[in-house]
Amino acid sequence: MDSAPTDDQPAPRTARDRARAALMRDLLDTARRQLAVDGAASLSLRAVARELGMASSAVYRYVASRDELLTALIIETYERIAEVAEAALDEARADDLPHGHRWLAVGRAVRGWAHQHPNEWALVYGTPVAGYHAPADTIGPASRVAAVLARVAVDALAAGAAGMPDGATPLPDDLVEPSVVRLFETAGAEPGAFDDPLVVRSMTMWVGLVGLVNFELFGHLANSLVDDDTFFDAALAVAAEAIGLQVDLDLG
Amino acid sequence: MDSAPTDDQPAPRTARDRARAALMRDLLDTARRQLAVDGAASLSLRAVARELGMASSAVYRYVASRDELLTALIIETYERIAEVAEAALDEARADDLPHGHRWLAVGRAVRGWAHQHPNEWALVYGTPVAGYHAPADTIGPASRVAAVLARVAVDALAAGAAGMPDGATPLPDDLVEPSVVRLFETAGAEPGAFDDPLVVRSMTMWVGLVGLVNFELFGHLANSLVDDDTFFDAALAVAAEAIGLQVDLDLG
DNA sequence: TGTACATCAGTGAACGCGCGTTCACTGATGTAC
DNA sequence: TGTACATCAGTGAACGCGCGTTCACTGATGTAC
Repeated sequence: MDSAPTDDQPAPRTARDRARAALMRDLLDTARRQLAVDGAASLSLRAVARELGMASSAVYRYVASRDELLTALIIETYERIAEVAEAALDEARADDLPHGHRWLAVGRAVRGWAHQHPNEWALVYGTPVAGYHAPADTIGPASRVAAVLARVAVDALAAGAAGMPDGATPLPDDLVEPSVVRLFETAGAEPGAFDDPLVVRSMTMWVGLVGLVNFELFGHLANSLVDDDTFFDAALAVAAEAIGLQVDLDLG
Repeated sequence: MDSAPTDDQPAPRTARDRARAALMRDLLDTARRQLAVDGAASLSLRAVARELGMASSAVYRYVASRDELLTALIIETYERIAEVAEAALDEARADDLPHGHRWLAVGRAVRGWAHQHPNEWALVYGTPVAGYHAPADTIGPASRVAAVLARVAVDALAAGAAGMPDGATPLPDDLVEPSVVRLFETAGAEPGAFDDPLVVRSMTMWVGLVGLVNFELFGHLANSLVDDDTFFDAALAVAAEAIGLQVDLDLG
């Protein structure tokens, strides 16, 4: 929780180490604050250094390049979103909400975070920053978010609240990589419980959620809706039908 | 087709007018080419001027600011996507394809264009350019694209190929603005045929399509899929179930 | 048809700005004996 | 515990770059008589 963000550093022994770790945190926090205000495209090392009151060259003691800073921010952002989603699911489970409402709770939490942090959301789920190419380190944190949705689907299926919907369009087999099926098994699925069609259906829920949040955030629903919040819930309910999961919107 | 892009100019009378119109086209084409290569964030008036072989100040005879150039490009881009979608629908109708396949055809056409022009796609459906705020002129062209999807839904409903699916989650009324319902009526719907729940369901198809294309384009499906094209079709088929529209994927 | 004037496309220099990154350096902190 | 040396955080100047926008100007094109 309060350890190094990008990778595990040796535990701080000396005063120097502690100062370094503290400044690294400051640096990331400052960068994130600027990102939140101006967006990823205009995030600049010089501006961060300025706000920290240090020479622009000094940040290079902490970060090898602007790209590396972006990577660190991206990883942290995935982790924050994952935490929000996990917390929502944990609470929904603790309250023993119906499975449809667990999905709704996770979706709302993710959306809420996105609305509070639009530029940080866009950093990970919007247009990639020009010239930046994500290293492999971002894959893990990214799939941690997706794993929450997998857990919702797995739970619902196990409880009999979800499954192939009646009259479901037959979908091909051999569509997704084994790693994705494994994600569902890690989330608690019985081996064999999720075949490709069901995985694809679950994925459409996740893709739909992200797409919907982007659609809202990027302004494509402006002037179309009487009530954005209710529309969001309704759209989530429709998305959930992909795996036959019913959302009772009257529960609020 | 070869008229002015932003608004209707008086027909070119003099040589000067013709030269002006031609250079305006060159300017937009050049800007678009640079946009296609570098992305919207790094589109610069100076670079465009350079490629056109003119002084950077000269472009201000054609465009009042960088923002105005972006607006012109955005409008044109919506229109190109709309043309592609309309052409796909027209062809599908001419071939008398089943309604599920018309949806698939439109979706594939839109996706194909997006993959060929990722930066142009991102200009309109990705993260908005920092500091840019879209004027009202972009609303019309944007809804021209959405109108194609409305037409698909309207046709399918009229033909009895779509409607409220069995066991559909009840959705609230009074969710969408009258202008949206009117969009469906303009697309040929009988008055009253589309109530709010059905409109919302149709909208999720459109939002899902855009979201799915973004998800792919922004790299979030990397290493998850054995076959991106087939997954895309499958996801479209799932989206279509929102209005009970069946897509037979075996038809290819 | 020819002339006087108005329009306007395009120039080139300038303003003022910000950026990422490198490099030789100083001075404080840490380590080994 | 004290000293000699190594490590490393932070400095400040510099390199080389690109950007949007303004402004006074020249010279070609168009218009009215």
